[in-house]
Amino acid sequence: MDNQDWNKQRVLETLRDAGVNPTSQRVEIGYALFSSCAHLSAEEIMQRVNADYPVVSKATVYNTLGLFADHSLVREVIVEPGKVFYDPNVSMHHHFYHVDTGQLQDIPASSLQISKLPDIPAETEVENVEVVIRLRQRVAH
Amino acid sequence: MDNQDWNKQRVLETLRDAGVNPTSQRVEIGYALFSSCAHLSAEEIMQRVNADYPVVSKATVYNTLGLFADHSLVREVIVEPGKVFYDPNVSMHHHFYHVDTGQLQDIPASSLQISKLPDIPAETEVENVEVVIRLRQRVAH
DNA sequence: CTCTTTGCAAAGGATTTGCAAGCTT
DNA sequence: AAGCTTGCAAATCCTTTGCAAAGAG
Repeated sequence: MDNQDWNKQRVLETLRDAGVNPTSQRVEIGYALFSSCAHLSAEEIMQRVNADYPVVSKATVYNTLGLFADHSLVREVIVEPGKVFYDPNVSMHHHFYHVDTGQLQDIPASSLQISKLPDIPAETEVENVEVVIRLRQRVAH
Repeated sequence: MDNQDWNKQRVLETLRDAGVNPTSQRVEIGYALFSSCAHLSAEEIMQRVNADYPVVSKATVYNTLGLFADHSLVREVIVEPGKVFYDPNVSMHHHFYHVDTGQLQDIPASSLQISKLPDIPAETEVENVEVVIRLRQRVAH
């Protein structure tokens, strides 16, 4: 799902399978997102899509990313106030956050195990479990 | 540290111990924060402090909360873009986040155990480990 | 023709910042 | 006087929204 070659045809099919009408803008945004293995902000995605010439507006980028998130095509990761990262990897995994550089880094699900979960409050269900390990540059001691 | 009776004298000493110059505004903000066992936003803290008459400005609330965070007097919890909660409980614990209501709820450290942590990237050290379990209202199935 | 999608620009909310005035010593 | 602290208002950043025009079936 990740390292395979993404092309726009495949993005189109992915969107359709997820029940998202595959308009050209959505395919472009999906392609920028899926073919990168990075954690991008909305701004960065827009820059990539519009690198050569204007393809999508800011409003469409935000609307589309929200739509993708609703359909579980991306995962929104929030580590700083006012900054959302979009992670094309929606399978179970966690993140390192480098506070000095602002970079996010994946932690494979297998490298972190939660052995005990609390009881879930009545009438609710788990939407997801987010683990973020905040890292800072180590200074000489 | 939590349920004991907080009074302004004790806040003052706490600030001084943490190396924060205990001005009257900072004591008021600290008192509002520590004597509540809730997860408050900057806005809510300002409302509490200024409930009777104006005591602090918005700028000072933000500056002070940032200062407290730098000195580990509060923990910033980020669950939604553009919304920071300030948690007076700085000891190890985790959170439920009720997506429908926007409420944060503590998970005691003892109710959630992480049995395996990933290797930490070179030259870095862990600042903290945040676990947020996102909950939504359960619908009849 | 009707419904969906897009884009622009304006609005919005949370937080930060510049700078002059106020305290403290 | 020197340095830290405060408050106001303006600025900034990211995101959302209103609405009219464009596109699809």
